[in-house]
Amino acid sequence: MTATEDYIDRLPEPALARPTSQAERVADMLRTFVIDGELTPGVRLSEERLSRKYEVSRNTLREAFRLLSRERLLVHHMHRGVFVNRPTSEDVRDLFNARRSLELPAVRGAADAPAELVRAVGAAVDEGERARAQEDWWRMGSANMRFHEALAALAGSARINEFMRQVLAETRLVFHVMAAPREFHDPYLNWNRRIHLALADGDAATACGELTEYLDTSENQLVTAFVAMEQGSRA
Amino acid sequence: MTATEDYIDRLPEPALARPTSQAERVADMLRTFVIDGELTPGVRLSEERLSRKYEVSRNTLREAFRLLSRERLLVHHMHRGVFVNRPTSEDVRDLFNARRSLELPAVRGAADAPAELVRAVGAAVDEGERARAQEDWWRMGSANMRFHEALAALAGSARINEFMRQVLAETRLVFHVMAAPREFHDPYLNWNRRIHLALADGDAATACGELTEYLDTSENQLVTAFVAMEQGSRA
DNA sequence: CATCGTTGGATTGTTGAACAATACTCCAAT
DNA sequence: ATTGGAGTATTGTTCAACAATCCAACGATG
Repeated sequence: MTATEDYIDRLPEPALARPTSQAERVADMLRTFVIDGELTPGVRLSEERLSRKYEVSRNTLREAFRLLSRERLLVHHMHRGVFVNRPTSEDVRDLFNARRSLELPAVRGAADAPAELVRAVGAAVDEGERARAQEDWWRMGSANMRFHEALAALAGSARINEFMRQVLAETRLVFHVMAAPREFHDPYLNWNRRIHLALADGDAATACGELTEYLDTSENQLVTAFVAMEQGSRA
Repeated sequence: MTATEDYIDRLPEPALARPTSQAERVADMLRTFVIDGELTPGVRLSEERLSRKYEVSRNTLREAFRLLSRERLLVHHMHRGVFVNRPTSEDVRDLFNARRSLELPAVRGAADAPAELVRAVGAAVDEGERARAQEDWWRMGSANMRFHEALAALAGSARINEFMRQVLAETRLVFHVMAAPREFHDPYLNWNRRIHLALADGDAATACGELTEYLDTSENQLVTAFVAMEQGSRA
């Protein structure tokens, strides 16, 4: 009962050291493959070959497939196998609608968000600018994702955060479908900076307006590119 | 190439007739069990006994477990088994924060939502009142869930809809933890009616204000009941 | 020529048994 | 009261087998 006994409360939470199952490890690996584009949309994932390659049983692999299907990174077609999800223009529209619902209110209510969360937004912008300086376009895209993740995080809900991560991961797939060039991300970085400045100033209204424009522009650009592509592949 | 050829486009989508795997069927069944409270929070789901009872192999059952774990209805503890999720007061707070993020903006932007979606909100209120007239408290709770689902649906995103369903399902668990009496749902029905009336009037601001109060009140009521219970069980 | 059976091969869906790895219980020892 | 150590029950994972289904190719039919 001495005062030295509650040292335990100050120790880090066990969440980090949590033991992971084989299925989760495989799922984590496949997830990065999909997000990084090593597995491109539309590809079929053979149970037999993957289980042999990564030395897990088919059953374990299938558990991993189930996890990733719920995240919409893979899609399961009965008796045909699992495929890397290939979003359509309809999906793009829905993804942006979801992002509007998540990001705009979070920004609008940023006034009562902890300053730490606002700083995270700025950090993502900084990281993006560093990546641009080094002409690392992939990292720039990642930083952009983190920027929007940080915006949604202003809402202060762990569940919203996770959902947002999922939505952004799916958005990555969209870019993989159409091999987005550098020009696709570049102009948005300055936009991000402006949004963060407005936020740091406490001017949520301006930030919200900028973000609205951002999302509209980005969606338009993507959707038009998409329908053009879809019509092309229909021939 | 005659005009009669595109009759196929007017046929219903194949989504309904989609063949389902055993694992999905088991997952669906377990999901209803959890939501209906036949499986109460905290109970462990034995792989061996369940697989024997429902005549599926352990492997298939585990696939179902993975699906439901991703939905937060079950939680997976390594080498200990899967349990029906038992939300904490912290979870309750987070769930309500998530609902605020989802419902409030949807209501605020209800002006440009299709009238059909607004009607769905009213239908849920009607259903709730019918249930109250028949003193069917369980159906009343379901109608309340559908009401809020309909609110979130005003945002017009399929992904938001699914996420909202998930959040509400988890909220059901909250009620199961504390065997909510009829009095818990009853006063909210009138509140729902007022919100819908304001919506139908096109007065989004009023609806939004009412909903804010609703959520604050409901969260407070639940959280205080929860912390009392948590402290009680700590003894 | 287009459409429709049929057939064979490949892949997934599911099972059951087996074994390893781990957590839990109980009891003894300090 | 805490620690240490069997023993047991349950999960984690693998493997091999078979059933169910899709798919592509072929040929038959009109």
